[in-house]
Amino acid sequence: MTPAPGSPGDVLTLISAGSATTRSDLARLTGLARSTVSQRVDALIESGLVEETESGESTGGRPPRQLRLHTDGHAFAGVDVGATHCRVALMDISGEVLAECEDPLLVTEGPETVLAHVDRRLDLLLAQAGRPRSALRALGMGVPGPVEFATGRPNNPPIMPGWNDYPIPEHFADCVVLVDNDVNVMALGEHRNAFPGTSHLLFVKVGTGIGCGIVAEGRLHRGAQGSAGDIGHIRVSGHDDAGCRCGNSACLEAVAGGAALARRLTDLGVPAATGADVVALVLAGDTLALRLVREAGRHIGEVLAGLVNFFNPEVIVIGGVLSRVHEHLLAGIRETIYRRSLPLATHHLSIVPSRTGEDAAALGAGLLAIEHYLSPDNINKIVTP
Amino acid sequence: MTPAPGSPGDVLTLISAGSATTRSDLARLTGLARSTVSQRVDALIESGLVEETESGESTGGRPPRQLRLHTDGHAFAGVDVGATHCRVALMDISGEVLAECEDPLLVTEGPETVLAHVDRRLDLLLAQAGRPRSALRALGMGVPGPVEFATGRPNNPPIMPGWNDYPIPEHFADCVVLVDNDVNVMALGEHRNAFPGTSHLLFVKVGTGIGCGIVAEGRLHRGAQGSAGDIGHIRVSGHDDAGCRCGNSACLEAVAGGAALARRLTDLGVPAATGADVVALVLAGDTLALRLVREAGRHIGEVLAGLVNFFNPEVIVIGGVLSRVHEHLLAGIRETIYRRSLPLATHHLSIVPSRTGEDAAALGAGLLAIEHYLSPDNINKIVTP
DNA sequence: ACTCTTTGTTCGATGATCGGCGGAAGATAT
DNA sequence: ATATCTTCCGCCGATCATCGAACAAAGAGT
Repeated sequence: MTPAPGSPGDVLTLISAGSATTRSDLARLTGLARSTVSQRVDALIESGLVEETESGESTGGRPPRQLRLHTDGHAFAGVDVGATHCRVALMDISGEVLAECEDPLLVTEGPETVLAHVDRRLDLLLAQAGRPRSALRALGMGVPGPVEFATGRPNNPPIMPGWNDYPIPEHFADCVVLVDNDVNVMALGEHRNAFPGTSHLLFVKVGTGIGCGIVAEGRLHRGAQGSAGDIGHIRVSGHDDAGCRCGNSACLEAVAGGAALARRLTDLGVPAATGADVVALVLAGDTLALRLVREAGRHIGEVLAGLVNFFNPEVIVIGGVLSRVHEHLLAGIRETIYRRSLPLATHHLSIVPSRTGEDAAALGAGLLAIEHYLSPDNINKIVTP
Repeated sequence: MTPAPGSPGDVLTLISAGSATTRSDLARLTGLARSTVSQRVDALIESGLVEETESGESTGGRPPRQLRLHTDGHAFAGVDVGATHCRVALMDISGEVLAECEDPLLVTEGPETVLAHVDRRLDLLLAQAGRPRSALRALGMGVPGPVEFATGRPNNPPIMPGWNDYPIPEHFADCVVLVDNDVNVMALGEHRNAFPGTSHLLFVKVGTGIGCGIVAEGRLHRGAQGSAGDIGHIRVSGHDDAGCRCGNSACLEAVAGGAALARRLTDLGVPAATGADVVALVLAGDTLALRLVREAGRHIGEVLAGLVNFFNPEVIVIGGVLSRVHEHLLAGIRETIYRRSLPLATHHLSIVPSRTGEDAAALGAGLLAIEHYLSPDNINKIVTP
């Protein structure tokens, strides 16, 4: 009936996405003959990528044998290198987290120090999960700055001294390494974890600075130089006095970033050094801090309103430290977006706080690695070697 | 050597893109055996999609037989429905224009009138080109408002009374019809005609209003509701007094659109009704009009600077009526973008006037139709029926 | 215990693809 | 002019993936 699509590797994609859990599902979805499906599934089981579990529910006939990704024998790592912390997650091929850790660590220590730390943590986590180092198939990493994705080299990152053009992948010898901007991997983690099915999503990180990860057609949009999503230096109106570290004035980050809010609070007599301090003040009931956060929301909303018109996403997710007080931040953001964006674009738009939280970056980095490993190209190399 | 990609229909894609002009090219590019390539090419010739031309240059051995799309027997139409004009282009399958016409026509006349006009012009052009109506394979159309692309129905278009939700494709019985926003098809036309090879491109139309077509990964980005690229109502700073027809104030369109410029010129004692009048004044050497255009460029640049940070395109193309005085418009745009965007994003960014001109919309609409017809899915249906 | 339904496997048939061989057609050397 | 080399292209038997029918397995319903 169907004109038989079903490219090789397609079968695995359907299993890993959870769209198909039995052989007959696969036959129906791919249009391939049942015998062909069985043969391919056998090859996948043979190569250790898929396993059979106990039989499922019968629907009146012989109960189907359930299929799922074989989660033993492989391991994948997601690394979240932040400005002041480093989180490493060990995941199995289905995306489940096997073990995880977080340590304070300054990215300014430089690549050798940081990557050596990652390496030690990897060994630790692998030991915890009871898997040998050789099980590690791929590693994804998010770093706080722009990256040339194809080569895994940071591209003039402002807050990562010593990392410029450093070939991060070479540090991990027998393992595929994918490096991306931290906001991108957060967007990926949030999308895959909380909003699969959504085609166009924006993830906005409101921390010390402000950045944005873009998911278009379900895939990350990185732009021509890999610098897409850098919305922290978009101009907001009415704040020409706010100077920014980039040399311009009225940048969103200089008006509504965590660092800017802390500075303004300090100026107004309420001492605060970081975005986290601002959050703490809000949670403690400080009305001045609360007002500033809500106002920051309006400024972020002003920029996002423009991007909603331009990009027309289905979902905007707000993450980062400031999202811990998301009720107040979101109020300002929503208010402005619904006022300044076109009705057609906002009609089905959801604006929500992060559902994945602290884990989004490490998770997303791991998923970057897993999805690369499971990509049709790569699978064709692995199965029947 | 290569792991043999080469899906069916891939061969035709390579020929139509001009990437391969001989059988050996195809063998090399697809990784298929020479004999297989020959067999597939034969099938394509059989079905009338490809033809052989005279032998090409020898490189020391037997000269290869050239292959190209067979341009007889098929026809495709690109229709550009503007606010006050209607242009129809008849193209062959290679994208070459066979015949073309433009007439003044008000879109406010409503769908029946406009589409009947299109129908008459199609017959005329087909006669000019000496092809029967049955040769028409697909038709693309750009209209001045938002469209639900999947169904070809305008979606609450502000300047197209009577068109809302009208099922345009049903008007053309035996022919695939694709309808999209006019700025989108202009972006497509400009990209395919002048900037193939570019992955990420923005096409900005500066006319009565201001809109933007987005090409990402070489394909049109339409967004969740098909309203992506509507940048005319993004806020610009310092113009809270400029009211916009959308109900808000300080919209880009209300500050820098052709209609707004004409109104301001009139207010300042220089009568002008439309963007075209403003252009005429500039060309006549009116310094006030010139200053306004340059200032409009700065405002457009302010918005584009934000979008450059967000989207990180390789090329920005400026089109629309106002681009006829692009030296002045571009000066303001470039000035602001290079001042307000991040160096990483602007380093390899080109900002150029439209190279395709008046024809971009009809051309892009036709290409939309042709590319749909040549898509692998569709080809598999056509060849060996 | 019997039949029905659904699932999964086995196996011969089919068709696409491969790769080698040889002929075609021109360039280059003799 | 003749011979040789290179490249291109069609032919043909071998190979491999896929298909579909038949059969076996496993449970539900009667």
